[in-house]
Amino acid sequence: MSPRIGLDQTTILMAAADIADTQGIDELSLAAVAKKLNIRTPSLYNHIDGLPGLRMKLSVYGLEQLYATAHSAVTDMTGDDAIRAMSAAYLAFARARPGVYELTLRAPDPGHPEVVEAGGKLVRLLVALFEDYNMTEDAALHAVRCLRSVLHGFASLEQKGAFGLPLDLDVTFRLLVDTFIAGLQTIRT
Amino acid sequence: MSPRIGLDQTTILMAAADIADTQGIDELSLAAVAKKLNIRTPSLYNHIDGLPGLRMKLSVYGLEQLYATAHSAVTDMTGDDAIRAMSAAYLAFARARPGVYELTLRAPDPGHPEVVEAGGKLVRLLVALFEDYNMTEDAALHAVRCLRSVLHGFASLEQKGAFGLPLDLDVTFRLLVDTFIAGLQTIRT
DNA sequence: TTGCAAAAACTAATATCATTAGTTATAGTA
DNA sequence: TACTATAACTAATGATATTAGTTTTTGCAA
Repeated sequence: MSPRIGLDQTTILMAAADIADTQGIDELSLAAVAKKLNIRTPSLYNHIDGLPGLRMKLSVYGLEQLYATAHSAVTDMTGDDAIRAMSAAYLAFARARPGVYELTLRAPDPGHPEVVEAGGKLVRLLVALFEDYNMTEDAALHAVRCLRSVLHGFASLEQKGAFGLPLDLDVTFRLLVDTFIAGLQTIRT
Repeated sequence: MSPRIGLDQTTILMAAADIADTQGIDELSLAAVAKKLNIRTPSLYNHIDGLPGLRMKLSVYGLEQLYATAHSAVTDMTGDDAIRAMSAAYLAFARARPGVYELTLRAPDPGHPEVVEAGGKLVRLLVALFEDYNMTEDAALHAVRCLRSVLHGFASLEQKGAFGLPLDLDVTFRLLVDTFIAGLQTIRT
């Protein structure tokens, strides 16, 4: 009496996300997921396309989650406030779901339609942030790249434990965002 | 007639670095290194402490190389010029040695003495950049964290192919560094 | 010069993982 | 009620890291 236990892709993704968040991205294996779900490894193949497929789905899941939290954070906000709210939401997500966040940027094939679509939504949300700043279209796109660099750089270094000194990380992050906002007028043409 | 071929740790590290740079960090395995050197996998254990040991040594190697190129880039420079030179050297290294650069921040144990020492040298070089700006000591340390975030964020996203739009990356990077420099006065106290 | 000890490179063996092929039993449908 | 699709399984294969134990060479000491 083993077939039809009720396994589905969402269950698998949630288990995998939990492993990635708590044990680290390198510990995410099909064997670990199967063990957590009390099933045998090959059973996973009925719902996902191997380990690369699982990682791809997790990337999409993470991008959608990040979009959702960022979107609700910036609604009804404009200008510097919106940038600050976006930044706070971004970092909060990266901190709450370190494994999922990292997977977000490590899709096996970044060109996969689902990943491109999910990432595109997030980028469009970011582009909208700069509509209040009277920039040319290209300048806004450069600004988006800059903001993404700032946010990802901090989140990534913090996550890797690369900030060793005993100095308040939240203070650094606030200064980082303020510095970006203050310097933003540099990007115009 | 097999013992004493003349293998040593440096030879192994160079082969591993080349694999990481050309094939990607996920393709770096002891099997791949052994194949490239025409030896058997277990022979590597006479010179390195398994795959984690190899990755740790590569982290240190990368940090030292990055320090060397950054150091020579900023000598005799001060202020904004020094920050710009440092930024250019950092990105150039990340681009030239993508695998080694990535390993730099992914040491199996970031607390290992050798990694801490090599990373510390680099951080001290960065701290020196802000001596020209009349900041408090803490402010300078925050500034270093901000600059690292900016540089790593851009280098990392570029490397992962996360900047999809057809917009000149060098222009974005110049704007990013200029924005940081322009906003720097925000960090004072 | 000769002999010995350290160690380099090896073969063999084990364990873990991803993946595929093929089997069985269940759930939904005709 | 019977049949088909398929979920979950067992078995098997191949890649990898790692350890144990063997052989041979190098370098040093008597």
